[in-house]
Amino acid sequence: MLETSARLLHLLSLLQMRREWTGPALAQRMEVTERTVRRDIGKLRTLGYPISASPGIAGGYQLGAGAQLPPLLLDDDEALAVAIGLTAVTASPVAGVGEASVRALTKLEQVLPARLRPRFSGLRSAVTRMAAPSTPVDPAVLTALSAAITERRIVAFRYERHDGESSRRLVEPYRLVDTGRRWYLVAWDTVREDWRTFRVDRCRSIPSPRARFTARPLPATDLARYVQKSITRSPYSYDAVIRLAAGIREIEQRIPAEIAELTSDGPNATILRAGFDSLDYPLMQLASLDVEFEILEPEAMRVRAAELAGRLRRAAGRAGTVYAR
Amino acid sequence: MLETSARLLHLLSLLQMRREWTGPALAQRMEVTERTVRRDIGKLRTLGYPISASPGIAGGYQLGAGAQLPPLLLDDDEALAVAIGLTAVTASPVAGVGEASVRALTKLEQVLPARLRPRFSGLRSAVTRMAAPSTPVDPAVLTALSAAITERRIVAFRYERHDGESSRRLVEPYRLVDTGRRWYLVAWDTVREDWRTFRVDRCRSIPSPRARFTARPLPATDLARYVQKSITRSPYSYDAVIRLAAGIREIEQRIPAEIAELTSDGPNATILRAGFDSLDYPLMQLASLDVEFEILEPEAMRVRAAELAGRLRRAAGRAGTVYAR
DNA sequence: CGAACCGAGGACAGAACCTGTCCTCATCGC
DNA sequence: GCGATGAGGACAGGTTCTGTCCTCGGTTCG
Repeated sequence: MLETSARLLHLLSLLQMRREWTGPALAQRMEVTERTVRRDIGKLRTLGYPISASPGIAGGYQLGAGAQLPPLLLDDDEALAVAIGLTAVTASPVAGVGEASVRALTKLEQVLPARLRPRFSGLRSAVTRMAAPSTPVDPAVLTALSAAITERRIVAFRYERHDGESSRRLVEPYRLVDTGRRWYLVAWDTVREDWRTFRVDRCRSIPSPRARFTARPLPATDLARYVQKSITRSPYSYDAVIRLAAGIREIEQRIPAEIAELTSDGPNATILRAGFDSLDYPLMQLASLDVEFEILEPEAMRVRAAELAGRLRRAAGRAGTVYAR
Repeated sequence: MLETSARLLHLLSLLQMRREWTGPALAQRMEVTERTVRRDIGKLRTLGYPISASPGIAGGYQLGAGAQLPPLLLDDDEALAVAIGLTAVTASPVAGVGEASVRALTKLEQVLPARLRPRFSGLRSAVTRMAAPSTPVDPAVLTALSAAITERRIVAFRYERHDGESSRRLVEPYRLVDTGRRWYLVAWDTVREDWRTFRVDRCRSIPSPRARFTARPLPATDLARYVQKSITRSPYSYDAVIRLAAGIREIEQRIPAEIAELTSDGPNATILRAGFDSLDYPLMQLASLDVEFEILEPEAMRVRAAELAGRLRRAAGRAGTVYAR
């Protein structure tokens, strides 16, 4: 029964919109008998969605957290918010949800109504540019690759090698791997006839889908490790060591443990070790702490700090002269 | 038929997972006849979901973008990614999707399976601390308020006034308004018996729901404007004017138009006007541009720039001595 | 061009299901 | 205890669904 299925979906959407609904209210809203509402609630329950109910004058039905996520029914604005949120997460990935965020974003992009696209692409650029300091990965490239992977389609894109050479690639994409905060594509290069690992941020064009291909056995079972091995360098561009002039207790409260390794260096000093892809972003975070610090490594960061210091001092103009003396 | 509804949902989920499915494959997967699959596809189509199909050896069904978003069926990791994404968006709101992101997050939190909660709260703190520089709004406070609004429940929380005085509040919450990058709650204060506008970032505890209340007529139809009026000051803490030593063309490419107003000041200079809640974040963004700039207003920003310059110079140590002379 | 594959959809019969109506019972708050 | 709410059994009539035919119209590849 089509009517029934649609009503179940509608019911689910109503229960997601407002926390609590009373049986008669639902019946009126959906133009059926209260008995039918009770039956529909029962159906949803047997489908695994936990709907609790309380009798009495202040009673009603409410959807709770179950074993698995019910289908999310979002309106236009909420869909847009989700899309923007996912874009932000893929642009500067959070440990542990990188690949899933790309999958979800691909899923959503595939079904996003056309009328929302202009708003989405407008906001997307704002988000990615804001998130840019740490990892300049274009989510559009990621979703294009992700779509090609599930469709098993060869993709074509321009790729810039480490030495700056740029060339056109035709590859069979197999997996996206998120190591640290950088994205890699494991693919079979159809021209060179071998497995290659590509850095997604070095793709210089949005990959365009081509002909279908039939799957090959993967070069390794644990692709995450395979990628790690195929990368010789540290996953980060810079490995920094910083000495902060404050106790470890204070620092711990202000720097998430996920980002940096902290070790105590006496009561009033803390050593911070962390990998970064950018010099500016960590420097600005450190400067904002209002704690004196000293860059022990790398040299490039010291140079950059001095550069930024100079620019800020000049930007401060008159007020800066106090310090410039 | 319960079976049928469940199958339709399952079918939708399969179509969201992989771009293309062939009829026989779906039939086998769902253990029904191909004829039934065709009928189910037809049902989904009459429900408004556009499913395109192509005949021939390389054919199959695929779900496209329709007039409205189909129910999103996410797996655990994807749900987590969406939750984290929304948290990031609410913590540092993007113009235009602020309120919707809170609604979506509330919706999701209500049904998020218990086994995902520990992972979620773990990642949440990392995200909010990273996003902190611009707006220290706790998404947990927002979702608590949002839930209370839809449930029509009085909430209790500690609130710190502008002058630093902190007191316990019991209010009927009505609407969350996102002006610029700050959140306000429009509510009826049950003790003072009047409408009040609260800054969400000044809530010093997570609002806890209390008794139900019956809705009052709102103090204004356009609540966004009402909030704007009830705030005397600019929505931002600082209104900055910056002179950048580069042409407007170059600057436009690097600073999103949504964030700042740009005006040309000759071929090699651009005036930037924008509101900020933090001094550090915009300063470091500007410094990272590798364009010389000059702070025209406000004075506080000049002072802060000089402070940061001093700290960075000292952090640079030896390398910094070149500039310190 | 023909073969193989895929989607579209009409017809039919039997079974299964759904809905509304009517009823009784349990629970909660006043 | 009363009113409002949820739970659920029983029943009848009508609708719908499914599987099994079948034909037709495309596409792709050899």
